[in-house]
Amino acid sequence: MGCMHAFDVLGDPVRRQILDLLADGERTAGEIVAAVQGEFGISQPAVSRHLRVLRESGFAASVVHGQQRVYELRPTPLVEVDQWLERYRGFWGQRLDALETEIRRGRRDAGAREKSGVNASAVKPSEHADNTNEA
Amino acid sequence: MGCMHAFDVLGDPVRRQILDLLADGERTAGEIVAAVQGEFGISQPAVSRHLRVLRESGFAASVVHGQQRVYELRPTPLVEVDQWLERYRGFWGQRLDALETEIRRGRRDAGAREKSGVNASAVKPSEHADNTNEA
DNA sequence: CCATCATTTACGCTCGTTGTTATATATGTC
DNA sequence: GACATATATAACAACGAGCGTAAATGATGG
Repeated sequence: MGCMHAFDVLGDPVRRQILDLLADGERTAGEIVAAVQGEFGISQPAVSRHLRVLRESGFAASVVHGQQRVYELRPTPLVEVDQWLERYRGFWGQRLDALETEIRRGRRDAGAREKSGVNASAVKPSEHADNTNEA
Repeated sequence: MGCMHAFDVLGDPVRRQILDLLADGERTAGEIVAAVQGEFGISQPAVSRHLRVLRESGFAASVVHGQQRVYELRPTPLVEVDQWLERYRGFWGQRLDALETEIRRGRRDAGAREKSGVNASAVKPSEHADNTNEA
């Protein structure tokens, strides 16, 4: 059934939007459906299935209130993601000098080219565009 | 082609293992292939494509050294994940009291049931298994 | 009890990702 | 130049995620 890793769950933009909503507080399923439909234009059952994934993976929990279901965010999987990051957190202190400040102020275009010679993203259509630098 | 979100990239266990390797330092493509094959038993081209995904998404960069390619970890996307978490980080301080300590020591079974009545994962096959609590 | 609203499930479809096999591109060696 | 090593790409098959439509379940109100 639904044995998804936390990152698989977070891979879907609809689910990220739902989590974003829930970060502001509890939401009824109807509110979530409305918000997601406004952004992605998918059907209500599709949203419901995303809610189910979020429930089964522990990111959210629902509570029946009258004829509505109220969803709330649950911290556990997010904490696990944070723990996973821990291993790399020490790492980026090394080579993030001036670069970090630039990123921290909102420059989130996947960081393709900085000033360093090492090129991360390849695939220029014309050439074969290797990322071969730094001797 | 491959316009994947950072979380899509991290969703694959092979790619997570590669990142784990690179966190310890630079690795040649051959070393990565050997390690991944030992763990997952997939072919060399399959590993190479994962490396390509990691390159294109900015998680790794390669450098030609002789006839080998040396891969290194790049911090930018990991920093972005960290920034994404920032929005939720303030949140789990609220309801993570004693629960956090328990999680922090390695209890990572998706956090289905704690002591609270709110049930996260539903779908018990027999009943209809609602998560109905808290009046 | 029946109408109505809200949510979930079942099914069929499409599309992207992942894998394998075969081939291409470098680079180093003789 | 011929050949071996190292790595990347191409072509193709297959599995699974995600969607929509349609039907079912559950709750509230008359």
